[in-house]
Amino acid sequence: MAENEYKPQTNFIREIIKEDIKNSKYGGRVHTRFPPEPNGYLHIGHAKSICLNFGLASEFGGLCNLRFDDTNPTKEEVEYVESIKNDVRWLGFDWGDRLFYASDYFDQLYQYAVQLIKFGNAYVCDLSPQEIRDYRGTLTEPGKESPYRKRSVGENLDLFERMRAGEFEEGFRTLRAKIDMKAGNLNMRDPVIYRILKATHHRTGDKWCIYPMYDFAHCISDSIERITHSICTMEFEDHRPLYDWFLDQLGIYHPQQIEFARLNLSYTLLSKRKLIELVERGYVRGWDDPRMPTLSGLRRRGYTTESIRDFCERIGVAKRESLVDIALLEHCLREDLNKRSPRVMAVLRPLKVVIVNYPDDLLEEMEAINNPEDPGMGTRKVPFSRVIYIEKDDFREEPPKKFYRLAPGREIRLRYAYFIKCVDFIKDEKTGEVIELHCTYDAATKGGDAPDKRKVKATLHWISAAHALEAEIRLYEHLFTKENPGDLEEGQDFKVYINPNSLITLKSCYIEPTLRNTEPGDFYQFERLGYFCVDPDTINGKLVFNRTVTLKDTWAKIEKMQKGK
RNA sequence: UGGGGAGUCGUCCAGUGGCAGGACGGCAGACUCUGGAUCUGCUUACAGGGGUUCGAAUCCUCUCUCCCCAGCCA
Repeated sequence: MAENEYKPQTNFIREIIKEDIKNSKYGGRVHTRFPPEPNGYLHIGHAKSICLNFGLASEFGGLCNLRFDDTNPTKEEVEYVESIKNDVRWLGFDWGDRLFYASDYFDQLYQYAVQLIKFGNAYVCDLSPQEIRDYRGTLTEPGKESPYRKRSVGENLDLFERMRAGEFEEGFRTLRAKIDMKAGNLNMRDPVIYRILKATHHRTGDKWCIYPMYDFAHCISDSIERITHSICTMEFEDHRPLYDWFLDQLGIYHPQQIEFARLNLSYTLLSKRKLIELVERGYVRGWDDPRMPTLSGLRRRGYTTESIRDFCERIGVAKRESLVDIALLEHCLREDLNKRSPRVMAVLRPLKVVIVNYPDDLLEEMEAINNPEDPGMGTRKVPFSRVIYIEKDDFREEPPKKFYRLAPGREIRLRYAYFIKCVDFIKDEKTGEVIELHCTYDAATKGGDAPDKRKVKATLHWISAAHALEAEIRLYEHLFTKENPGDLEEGQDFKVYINPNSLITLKSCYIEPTLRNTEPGDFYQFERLGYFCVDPDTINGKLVFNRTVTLKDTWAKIEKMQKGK
């Protein structure tokens, strides 16, 4: 669809892989993996990584595993595992029979730890968390060696076994790699590789009370799975020497790690911690709130997998920190939706219009095109009668410059129907608000064309009052008012930038009767307004729509500029 | 002040010794029964200084700026 004419650009990872294949590194094999921790929902930033890992694998005839890095039972849940699997599938990727968990490797990981101890490369340390911190030194000062660093292999083996057996309390002992307390790279200052956690794991239950740290488990998991290219984000760049160390000490298979910059999106936050906070403190309705940048949120909002994949291709892959304009995501969305969405008419803020010279008892069916971008989608009949609704925004008592729509004395076209001219309007006496229009129609313009070739400047959408379906419509804007809500002043709370207008609910909107049997997941273009989809809250005939994205709106831009003057 | 990484249009990404290019955005116009779509044009960038070279975004060198690292998180 969207990728018809678009030539994907290359990126440095693709070039590395091409080179590796050419040189027969890993025997020309390409095997990647997407390794999420099941402690939250996936967001658009993960989509970038998923598209990269699965995309590269399929491009080069390789494989991509889905592996959960589930080494911290205090934070991980089955709910997250399920949502992640669902989201990856939704994006259109298939891990085949290669669904793995770091917890699958706990026995092996334990054996590797024992091996490290036997080689004299790891020791059981009795320092408290605070002491470990103190001994680590700082960014500019070297650390001090732990007094337990010189324990004998035999003692270490015994202690580690007893850690496993549950003899010690949490925090009282750890297993540490014996590397270099003076290293400039803090990751090499005798990192903890096993800690005591008396927590039930979502997969291994109570089998273990010691759990490997991420750094230890991750690189070995990649090794076990014989991953060729371990693609990860930049912050792991200085963990790479540690991974190299583990793998070299153990003498096991060594994947190649390649780091790239994570995605940042304007007016959006992609920090798991902050997204969790939005959900748990009720700033949004849940992980799938249509304002959330989570894949489940985007899905409910009406984003298509095609548009997200297109976006991930277009943003490219590089190592520098960047802030991608959310307008690009919206562009990809509109481009996809424009080609696929059936057109339909809906009035968000209704203004009653009586066509005074139209027969009281007449009902006509106007033929409307379902999608001008795709004639194959056919036409439909839309009922027309004497009383209709138009959009409040489409009438001005005193039209400003460049306002082409309806105004007293002005003639416009009703889409697929007639030319009408406004001859009178009624105001609410108290508020002064225009509440009803009187118009005349020209019977000769049926269908929307004037035999005398006269032109009108505007075409408006409308709904026949007698046939209108009522619906609730939810309008969304960016969740944050600040372009980069992740960039905060010292001590500032990101929540002060939450957009108070990010959700506006309109309760009495009118839509075409042709949508009577529409169902959650269906999507449409409401002509002149935007793309909308049916929300799962649609039950028992009560229709609820989400505005996925507006159409580009030239008039809104002009009006904003006029007001800005 | 230690270690690691990065600086190219407003934004994102190419270009790796030979005319700085694409996409998004913005602006202007054409067309239009959606102020949509489509089409056309325009706009603007190599962090800075020195050097090598016939020629430097690209190589060397110095400087500046930004990001990451002091979890028994991942």
